[in-house]
Amino acid sequence: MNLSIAEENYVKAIYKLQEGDTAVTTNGLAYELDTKPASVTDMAKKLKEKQLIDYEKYKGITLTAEGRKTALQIVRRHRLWECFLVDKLAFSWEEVHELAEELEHVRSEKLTDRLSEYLGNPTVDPHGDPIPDAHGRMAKPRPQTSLDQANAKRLVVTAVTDQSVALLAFLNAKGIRLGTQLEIVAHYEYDNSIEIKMKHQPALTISEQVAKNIMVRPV
Amino acid sequence: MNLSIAEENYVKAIYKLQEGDTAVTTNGLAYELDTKPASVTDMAKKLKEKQLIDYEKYKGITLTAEGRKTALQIVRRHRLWECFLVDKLAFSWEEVHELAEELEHVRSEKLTDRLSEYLGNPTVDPHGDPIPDAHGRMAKPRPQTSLDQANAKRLVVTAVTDQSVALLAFLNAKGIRLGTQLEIVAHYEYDNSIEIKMKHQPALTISEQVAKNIMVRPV
DNA sequence: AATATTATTTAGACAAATCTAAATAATTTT
DNA sequence: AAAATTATTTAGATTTGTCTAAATAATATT
Ligand SMILES: [Mn+2]
Ligand SMILES: [Mn+2]
Ligand SMILES: [Mn+2]
Ligand SMILES: [Mn+2]
Repeated sequence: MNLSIAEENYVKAIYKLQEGDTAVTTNGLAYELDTKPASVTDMAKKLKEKQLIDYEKYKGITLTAEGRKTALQIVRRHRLWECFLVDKLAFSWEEVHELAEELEHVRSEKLTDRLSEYLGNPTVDPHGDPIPDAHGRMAKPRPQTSLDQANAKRLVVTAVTDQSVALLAFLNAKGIRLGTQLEIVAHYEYDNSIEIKMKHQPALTISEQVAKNIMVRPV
Repeated sequence: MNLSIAEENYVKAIYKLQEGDTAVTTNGLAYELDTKPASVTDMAKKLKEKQLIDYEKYKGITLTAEGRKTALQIVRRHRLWECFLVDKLAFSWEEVHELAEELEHVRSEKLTDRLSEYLGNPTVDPHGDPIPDAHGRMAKPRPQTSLDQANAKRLVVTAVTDQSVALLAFLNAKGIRLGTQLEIVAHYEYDNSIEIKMKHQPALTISEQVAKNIMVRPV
């Protein structure tokens, strides 16, 4: 199936928004893609025609098996390019999403597979998100919780859920990255802020909002 | 200036066809871009509006200084990606043009410059074409002639002018690549074919058409 | 149940990039 | 210089992806 860049972006966004079997809404998709609901309705008709989504008027959107497969290929390319930019070209994790958003549309299985191999077949991207393999399979992520819900004291950072430049740059400033080990020193009930301590660093208090977006597991 | 992919492809094609001050013709450009003359006329009006080309009805097309600068940036990206694909991902020289045709449209100076640095700031691409630097300057190529015009006997291959998959695959099969050293053993007047000899190889006769497209200089 | 609000779709428009067919200009041949 | 040929442009359509404004459906509130 030959998809336009716009179609690919829609398929990927639907994949991102579709948790389990919940149908994706017109408005939700419009917001995610920074476009208008009317445009989403138009595109939904096209993607249904191409059998990438199930769609009935007023009933929301879900990917077909074919659509899911397509989405996983795009996600694979996106995350591999992010790895390339960070690992090989020394970009910082907050800079790579935008570039990968374009690079992901170069459709060549050979290129994708060679790139993966060149990078050592990585299984997670620079934000801790899993990378589908050539068959669309992802390693099921090891159990992780958001930092605000963690009960163990000694933790390691495994992913970041909000990947806005603002949060990623904040974490850079505080020296928090994937693999960073930390201990929870205190919970403050007043605003649910959390005091953490990293090795060789003074303790640090982070807001609930930040804590919610840092994924961790016990070390 | 924000250009579409189509506009970038036009600017690059105009740059390629414009030798010195000769204006590029509507038909020539249509042929190069595998499109119709009517489409070229339409685009010429747009590119003139954007001040990337000089264009008057029936008078042909030439790049402005701004257009030339833009073209050189695209060419730079194209050739750097070709280097990446060959040097890092082990693609063969006949496979990379098509992929670079897409990768060249990811517009990021930072990406381009980092890529260049990562590759060791190469000055020629896998086909022997010079790579513009960040300022659009190209090393003036060392003097070279096509193999059918060479008079010295001991030669080294410096570039290939016809970059069709057919010719590049043929040269692969015969073991001829950039840097290959060879001697001219004989010229056959009948069909202007040339017998050449590479070290540790049996002699080999190549057609005039092939010889015309191999650039060499004395070793 | 009626009303208000929100979500979604439809109708109609527009810009970009392309095309075909017809018109016109430039060039070459006779 | 007239006729024939070739090159280029124009006119009018089409496809893709988007938009705004209006209509309709679904949901929430009173
Ligand atoms: Mn994208
Ligand atoms: Mn990512
Ligand atoms: Mn291109
Ligand atoms: Mn090249």
